[in-house]
Amino acid sequence: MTKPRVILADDHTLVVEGFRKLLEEEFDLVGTVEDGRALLKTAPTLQPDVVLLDIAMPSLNGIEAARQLKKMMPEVKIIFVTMHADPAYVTEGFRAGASGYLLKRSAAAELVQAIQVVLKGQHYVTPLITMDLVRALLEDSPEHQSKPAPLTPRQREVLQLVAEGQSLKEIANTLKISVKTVEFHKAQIMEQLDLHTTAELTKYAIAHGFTSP
Amino acid sequence: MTKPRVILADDHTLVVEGFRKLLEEEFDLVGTVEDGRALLKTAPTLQPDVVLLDIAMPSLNGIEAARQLKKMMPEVKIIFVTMHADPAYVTEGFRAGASGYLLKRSAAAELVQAIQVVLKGQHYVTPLITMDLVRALLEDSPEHQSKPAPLTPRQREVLQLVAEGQSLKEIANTLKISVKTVEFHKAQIMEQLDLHTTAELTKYAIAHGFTSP
DNA sequence: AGATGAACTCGGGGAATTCCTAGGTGCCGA
DNA sequence: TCGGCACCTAGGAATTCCCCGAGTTCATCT
Repeated sequence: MTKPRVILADDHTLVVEGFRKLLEEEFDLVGTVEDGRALLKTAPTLQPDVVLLDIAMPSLNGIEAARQLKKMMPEVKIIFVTMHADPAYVTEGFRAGASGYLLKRSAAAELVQAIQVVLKGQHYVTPLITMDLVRALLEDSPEHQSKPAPLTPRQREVLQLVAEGQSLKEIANTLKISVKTVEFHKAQIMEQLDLHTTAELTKYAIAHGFTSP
Repeated sequence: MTKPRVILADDHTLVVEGFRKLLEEEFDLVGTVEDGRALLKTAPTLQPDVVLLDIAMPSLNGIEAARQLKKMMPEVKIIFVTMHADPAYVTEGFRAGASGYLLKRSAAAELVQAIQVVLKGQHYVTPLITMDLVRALLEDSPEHQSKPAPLTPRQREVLQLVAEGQSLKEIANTLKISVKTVEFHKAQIMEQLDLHTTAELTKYAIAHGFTSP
């Protein structure tokens, strides 16, 4: 039998190197990337079975990356490995299509176990987080789209990049679109959220986890 | 020759397990703890040569733990391994008696290198952080207790108003000065703090209590 | 008194951002 | 299959912001 193919997405190089050691016996670590955007770019080529990713990453955060990756490659299993135990993050993570959720303070053995579980089509959540969450989440009527996030994917991308401190020109370059388009998205976001300055926009982004202070 | 004795203090178990693999060849990892309080409790017994510690830890954070540990065991070398690149953290870290400062996104090789450097009595700071910081810090008079923010009153005023979401024109009106003057103050602040966008400025303001998220 | 430096105050000119407007694309229900 | 709608894309004009420099005040030092 061949080893399952794994991609690791985390911007902490030291952590990645450590994880590599933990994974290499059981799995085939076919790639590591430092942010969500790089993940979306390389995943189709590397054809992973499982993707491990952190939530807090520059350029494109883990939640958003998961959402887009799942759309591109629905068969790929996604496991979040992050420091955020906040229920809101867990919820968003599973809504984004994840199959597993670990914390960085989870035991090392959990990592291997989680990968094996999700490969069987099941879900894995670290015991450090109350199971109630997931149960409520999955049993919940499928149309719990109560709040489908007030922003479109493109808007969320632009929001994160603005809040990370990139200029509109830099963002345009990152997204390969015109500066004018970036301007429009930013303006749309601000109008929809009734914000009027970049400072307010940044605060909103921080408060909603698009970037960290 | 015997291996240097190392203690690792980090509340992320997964990360610790990874680090263990990275360290075990070169060093004698005599203990791992999950928070600063446990570190202070076990260090005297384990007699480490070097302590690696995260800043964000429950019960007793890394900065405070370092300060107290250094008082108890002045000969122990302390290296921070954290995700906070914020100059304020770096500053506090060295004031607390650290000899090294790494980021979790530093290269794995840096970890080994940093330990070896500090054991020789030198300082190590990851290149990811500007060296200016440390130099200024160590050359600076030893008695520079708590710098009251490197900004002038006017600058702090402008910073807060910007971060609260006012436009330069509104600020000018509030302070009864020309827009040009407001622009100048803002530019001064950004230059002094090495910030380049309003978003970064806003984050700084939040991180330093000039406004709330 | 004169020199020095820090802090605050603006102008001009060019770059960046915002405002207003509109074309293009993909999806979905009638 | 054909609108309708949500979303992404972008141009021109107006505004705001950024980067250069420069003048004023005031406390401090020689």
